[in-house]
Amino acid sequence: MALSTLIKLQRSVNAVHAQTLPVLQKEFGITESQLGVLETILHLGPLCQNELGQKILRSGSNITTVVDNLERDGLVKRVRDATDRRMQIVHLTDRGEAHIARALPAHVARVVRSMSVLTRDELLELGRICRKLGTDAGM
Amino acid sequence: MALSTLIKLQRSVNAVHAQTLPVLQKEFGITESQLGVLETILHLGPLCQNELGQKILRSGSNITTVVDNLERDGLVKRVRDATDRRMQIVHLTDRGEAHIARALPAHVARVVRSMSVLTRDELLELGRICRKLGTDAGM
DNA sequence: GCACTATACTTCGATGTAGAACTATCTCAC
DNA sequence: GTGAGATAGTTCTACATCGAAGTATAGTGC
Repeated sequence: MALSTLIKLQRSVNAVHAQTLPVLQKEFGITESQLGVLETILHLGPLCQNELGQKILRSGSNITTVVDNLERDGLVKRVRDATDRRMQIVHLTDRGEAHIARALPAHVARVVRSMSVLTRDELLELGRICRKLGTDAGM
Repeated sequence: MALSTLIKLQRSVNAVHAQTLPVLQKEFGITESQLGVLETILHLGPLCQNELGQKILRSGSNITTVVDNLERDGLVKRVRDATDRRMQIVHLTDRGEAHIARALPAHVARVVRSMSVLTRDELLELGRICRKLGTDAGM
């Protein structure tokens, strides 16, 4: 039964993604990971890549790739930290900040709409169970 | 609130995957998608790639890639359908069948263990809500 | 039978993703 | 200060993933 529940879990995430990510790509030209990076910097300020990886739960090499693409598109800028020269601090450019400020509300609205098939109680219960599973998942 | 619930949903799936997929890769040398293909054929018999894509919810081009890798590793075999020569019927090889027959129970056991932090009632409720979301997700 | 359309698959280009090996830098113990 | 070990990032290789464009085959209407 655990297995079929996991499959339902995956399909529900896929279903919401299918309703939200293609639009994000088409209207704003950014992927889910890029959104994660931009959003994190918007809310927390410039961060080094290592911290970004911890926030959005991705490997270091992946952050390098995603930031490469964002930098190429002129949405972020790497700045070598003066006091610890190992670190690359990732800043939003003006264009990046304007872009995420427009994309984020539209994206959130789509997520909310997509999940509006659930009642408020179901949302709360779903969040509670998933938090438990996400925190403690086996062993 | 929908957004934070979605994040918890994603993190819970990630947590279970982190407990199960690296082991699948290390012990049996197969990825999640490869498992999906092998398992589907094991249970339903040989299928064409189009049907496989519908079963595991992947694009046609992705199925081509995954089956390419499985064929290279000698776990499946493509057979051109005699009556409709557009189709490639994907069969398990003897080695592929033996491999999935060993890998699957080990994987399922890990999923069950990983999700055992939830009670039976929580599993049922999680499955119910996710099914609703996965079926009806927005618009 | 032929053109048109639909379907199955492959190819191509782009992105995400991870782990391993590597480089550069920092820190700590001495 | 110097050397050992830790840490941040990049590079490399491999796989997953999609959409768009292209090829081959099938089916349909006339």
